[in-house]
Amino acid sequence: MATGRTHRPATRSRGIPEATVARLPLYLRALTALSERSVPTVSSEELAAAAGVNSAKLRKDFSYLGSYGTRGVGYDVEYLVYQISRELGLTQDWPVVIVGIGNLGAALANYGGFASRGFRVAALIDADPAMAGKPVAGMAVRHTDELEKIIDDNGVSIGVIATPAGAAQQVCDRLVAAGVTSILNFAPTVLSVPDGVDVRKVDLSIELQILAFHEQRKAGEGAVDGESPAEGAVGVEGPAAKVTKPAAQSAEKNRKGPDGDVPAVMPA
Amino acid sequence: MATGRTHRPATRSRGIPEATVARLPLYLRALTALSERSVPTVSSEELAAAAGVNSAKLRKDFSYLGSYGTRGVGYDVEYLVYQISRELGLTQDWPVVIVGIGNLGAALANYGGFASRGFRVAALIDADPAMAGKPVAGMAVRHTDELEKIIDDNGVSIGVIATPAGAAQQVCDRLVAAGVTSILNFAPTVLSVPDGVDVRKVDLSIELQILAFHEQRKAGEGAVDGESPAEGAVGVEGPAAKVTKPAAQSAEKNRKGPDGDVPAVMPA
DNA sequence: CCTTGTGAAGGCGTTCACAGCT
DNA sequence: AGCTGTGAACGCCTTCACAAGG
Repeated sequence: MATGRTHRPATRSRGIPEATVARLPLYLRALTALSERSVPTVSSEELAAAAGVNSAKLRKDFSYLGSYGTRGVGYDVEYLVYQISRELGLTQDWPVVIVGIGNLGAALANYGGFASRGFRVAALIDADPAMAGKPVAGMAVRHTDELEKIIDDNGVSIGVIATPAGAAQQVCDRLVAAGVTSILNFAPTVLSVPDGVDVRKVDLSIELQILAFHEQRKAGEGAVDGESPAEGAVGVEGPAAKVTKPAAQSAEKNRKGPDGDVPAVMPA
Repeated sequence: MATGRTHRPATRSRGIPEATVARLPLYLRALTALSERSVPTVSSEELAAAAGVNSAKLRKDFSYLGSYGTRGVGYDVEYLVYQISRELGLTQDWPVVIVGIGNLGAALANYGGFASRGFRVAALIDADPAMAGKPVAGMAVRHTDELEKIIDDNGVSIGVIATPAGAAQQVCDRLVAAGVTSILNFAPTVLSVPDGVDVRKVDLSIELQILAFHEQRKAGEGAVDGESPAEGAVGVEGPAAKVTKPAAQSAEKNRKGPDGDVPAVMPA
């Protein structure tokens, strides 16, 4: 339909699993910290603890990259830093543009973590003429009119969208038309892009909502009505964990609206 | 060990799968948009398109919540908005504190998506005495010394950490000690927390690194050496897709460092 | 007809546990 | 003896495809 969603049926690629790719930056960060402390080698156990994953997973992840460890010893920190950097494509320089220089865009522009890892902010772009020329993070903001030229001149292939939701799709289209093939989207919108363009989304309020879900469960602890007094503890990093807690409506699973209207008050 | 990681062996909870919980906010947003346009009902197909997922997944997700649709018709928008809101715990008010009012913290404080969904920013907290009292997002910044009191007075159970990496664990410990049980962490650090505390992480630079990985693959298109000319296109939303592209070192999988040293230059 | 709700199948990712090197 | 690398088992999530119900 309207959206340009793809599907790519797995492609059996001789490649690295997506879940592994998503963890490589984590390992890299932990390794960089070790490197700065001049630690020469680490075991999978130590590195896993530093990265916040379990060691079996880490070893499996590394096994997709090749055999970079030494049995009985561990991994050479510097060597691994390089291998992971190379795998992620961080040994080359990636010019990026940030579009939408509001609070968030400015925060991103100032964020050290970008520049430190092969990413170079080629330009800050905003639609507000009043912003044009103003310095943000030591850089003059450029106007949206120049977007295509900036991308072309700098060979930008990665764009960051930090505009309001309403402008995001339009900006996205222009970025794509100008040659950008990877987009990091901070606007709360579903972007549609043609095949070949990669979109990742960071949504601040979604994360909070997920927390609220779990928080809600913690609150109703053994209150509602018994099932088992069991657990109720969480304690996780990434995808967060499950919680016990009988859902207030679990006993009778199926039931349409008790009265069909749209409630206006909170549940007791 | 040092870290407070847990494991919770699945708990067979009569609950909603984590993957589903993570998508509920997406559905909610799409539904809210429909609601504002006074659309009375949607089919799973339409709603799925608006949320950027496929319809089978959406129906399966909703089936965990109960039978809220009407066969042959679809879902009642208003009713579904309420049900999902309730499930996520958004029908109640969640006071949150934001700690670390730098660029990012200020951006978060100004972010409309928070306030609009049951989240209320109870306080902005910063360690810099010079910041104390300064207005950000129409609110006077409070000093870290007051952290415990603020949390206690407002019954805050959700905290947002937007401090530099070095301060994050310390802030986290204080938040937890003061009674916070859910933390959204923007600092690039692995936080360790006791059981029962939920941590979610948002890492700006990790997302970019994942994009760079895929971007790198696109660049080396059919260059290296043939396998199948096949695809090479991506085009995804969340977890990003796979790409074909024969890895430059795939033929001979295992091989230690070609010469053992730590390379200082980029690969040709 | 229509669209939901859901068993069943399949795929992916994680974890286990041990074989294989150093 | 120690730690990596990995086949195999397991569990979660997604997808399919159709029965159930409007």
